[in-house]
Amino acid sequence: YFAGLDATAPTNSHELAIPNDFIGCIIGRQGSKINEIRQVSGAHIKIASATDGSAMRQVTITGSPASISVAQYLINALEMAKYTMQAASSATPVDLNLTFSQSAPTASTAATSMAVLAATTPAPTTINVHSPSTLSTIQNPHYAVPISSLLGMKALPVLAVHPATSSLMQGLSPYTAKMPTSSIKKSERQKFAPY
DNA sequence: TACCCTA
Repeated sequence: YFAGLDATAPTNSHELAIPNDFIGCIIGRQGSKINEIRQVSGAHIKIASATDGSAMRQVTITGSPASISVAQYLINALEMAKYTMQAASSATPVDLNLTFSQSAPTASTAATSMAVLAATTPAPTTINVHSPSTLSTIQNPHYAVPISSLLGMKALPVLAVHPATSSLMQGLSPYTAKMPTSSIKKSERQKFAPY
């Protein structure tokens, strides 16, 4: 008997709208990125066809809460990476300089996106990390795929923010141990030091 | 800049 397996691994679904400009980088070439997200998260991800009159693509994520959380995070991270790239390339420093005239624009932009990501990540209360099924899911071999290659950037400080993904990092510990910890620059560490 | 997957 696998009593309680279905009860502790409910199938939820979450829908979100992604702008057409961002959906490309989320899907990737021949769907490489979205397929990797599907494999890593273990969630069913449905991306609707382009809707006329709307600049959005409807994305439906289905699976266990943990799977949805991982998929959601990866999509958000890719979207944020795209957003920060656009923000960095756009040479229009606007009202932010009024409040932070002394700080560098790039630093404030990065810190803001971190805060945005932390705010947009789903509520931690929906995920019961201590349930046995969730733990076995996290220790699934699928999670051995290095996520950093997916994101194409060093997102380790952001990963630490998300509770679900921080427990995910336990499963990734053999990989994170091999990762150069010194890649976190001192300037970034100063950025997040509250004192 | 765009990447167009799976169902």
